[in-house]
Amino acid sequence: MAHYYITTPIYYVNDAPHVGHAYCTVNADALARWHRLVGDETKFLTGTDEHGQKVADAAALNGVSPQEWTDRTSARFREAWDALDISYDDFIRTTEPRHYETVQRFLTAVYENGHIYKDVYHGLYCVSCEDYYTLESSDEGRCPIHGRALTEMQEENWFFRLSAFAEPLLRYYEEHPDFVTPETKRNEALAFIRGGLRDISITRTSIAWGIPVPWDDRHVFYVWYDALINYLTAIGYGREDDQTSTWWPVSHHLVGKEILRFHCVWWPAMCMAAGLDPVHHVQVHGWLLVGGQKLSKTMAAEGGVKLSDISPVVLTDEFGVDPIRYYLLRETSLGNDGDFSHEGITARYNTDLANNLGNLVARVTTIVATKCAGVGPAPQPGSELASAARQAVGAAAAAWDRFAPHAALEATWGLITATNAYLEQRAPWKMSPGDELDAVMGDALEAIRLVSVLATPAIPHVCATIWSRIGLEGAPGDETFADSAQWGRYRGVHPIVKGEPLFPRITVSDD
RNA sequence: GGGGCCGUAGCUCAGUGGUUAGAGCAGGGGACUCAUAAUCCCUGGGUCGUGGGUUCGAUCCCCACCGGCCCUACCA
Repeated sequence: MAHYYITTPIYYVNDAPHVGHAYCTVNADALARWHRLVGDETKFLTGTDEHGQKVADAAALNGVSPQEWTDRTSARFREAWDALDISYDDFIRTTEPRHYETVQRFLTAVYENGHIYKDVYHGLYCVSCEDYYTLESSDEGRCPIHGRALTEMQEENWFFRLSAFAEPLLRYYEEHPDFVTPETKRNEALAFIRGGLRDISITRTSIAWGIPVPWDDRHVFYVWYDALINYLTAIGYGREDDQTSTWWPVSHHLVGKEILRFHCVWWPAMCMAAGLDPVHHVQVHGWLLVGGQKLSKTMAAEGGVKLSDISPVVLTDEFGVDPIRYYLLRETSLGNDGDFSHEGITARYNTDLANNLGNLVARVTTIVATKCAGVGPAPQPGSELASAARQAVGAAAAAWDRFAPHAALEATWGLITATNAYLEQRAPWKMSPGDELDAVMGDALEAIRLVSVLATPAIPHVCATIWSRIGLEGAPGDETFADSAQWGRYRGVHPIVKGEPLFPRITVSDD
């Protein structure tokens, strides 16, 4: 049996969950659901990143311990994911004991392999940011954010010898052409590596809220170095090694483009340094832009959309879980930036969900309920719809496999369109009850069944509802895809239920 | 300063190894009435950002420029 391990980044607890987080998480969820559907043993990991000075500061500001603070803020992400029906198998928090253990094991291995050394970090420090800048990233020696002069500081740190891994990384990229997708992002990573790699400081003495360095307890690891390792924590690295070898390295990380460096350069180098194969695939996605702008606190401060207005919970309350999932998956191709807007959601909702899918189910169930004695008839083996169905099934499956949910849904909707056209052409509403009518309606029901199967990774609730409305037992994912995707499997067992509209149209008032 | 991405029909975006550039939505016309004023059919000459270059020929290759954006070492 194939194993499929997919991860999202772990989200920084100081951020409030917003559509950007939801975008990544919903995509990972749909992909995980797809792989469960085809019968892969699947593990889907998400979680929260909880260390660092900013978290400690926020906790202090709120008068609680860092642990209490992260307990609270981490929970907001779980609530958001519950609202979006995210089927994660594991939710990792970097403050968990298992993570401390794996991080210490992993970095001890890197240390013992001679890739970590002690040096003095010289840097330009901004007191307001409490952070270092390089001369290049500064604004002529001034903080790019605060504009105040940076002060020369130095701190004794442990360094990771990233510079030693440029060649191995280039070789790895060469030998694994699909390591990073899409290709433009792969090129970016390669350009960065070719531009030369500097060693990176991976510990701090000035911060307490972090994972202690096992061989030097005055230091804690800097957040990013412990954060990346979460992917291994969840599969038992250093604790249950048989689990690790089951899920690694044939794994997939889904990450936003802004953290490409960490995942496509540092992380594979860190794995190599620990004597571990790097992950096999990093899928980079773009951003959802609102009014052409990145989602950020600054955007909110500038009077645009409030982040709280586009929190996952607010959106699912307004539009429903499946419509939001559908929109996030369908509107943008993974890898490119996309637009996010209420108008966009409404348009997708009304056209794709209400007019095409919802209306198809409504017209078919009505006819079957009134003219076919209530129970759905069987499809015809040689139906002309069967070829459209086979095409949709093939295209959708291929798209899901290549991390293209938008294309998978596009292909699926092709079958919906073909079915609507088929009904127009046959006009079953003009037919008297009998074999001819039954044949047409059986075909339409079969197409709807297939659509339910193909779309279930994206919109599981609605697909299950449709499944029962067309008189089937169980749910679309009960059978393995290889069987359920075959034309001709529909057999009505229960009477067809007309039911309320699946997606009542949204009317927009223009005020 | 350095590195990179993007700029294709009103809108959102595909696309190619260089020859006749596509889809959805919106718009226009028609058909139908089972259905959620839904559906189906027909309808797309847009300098493929600008200016050069390479070439028999470039939207796709090279250079420059303009515009939008990202990274530059803790924002999906």
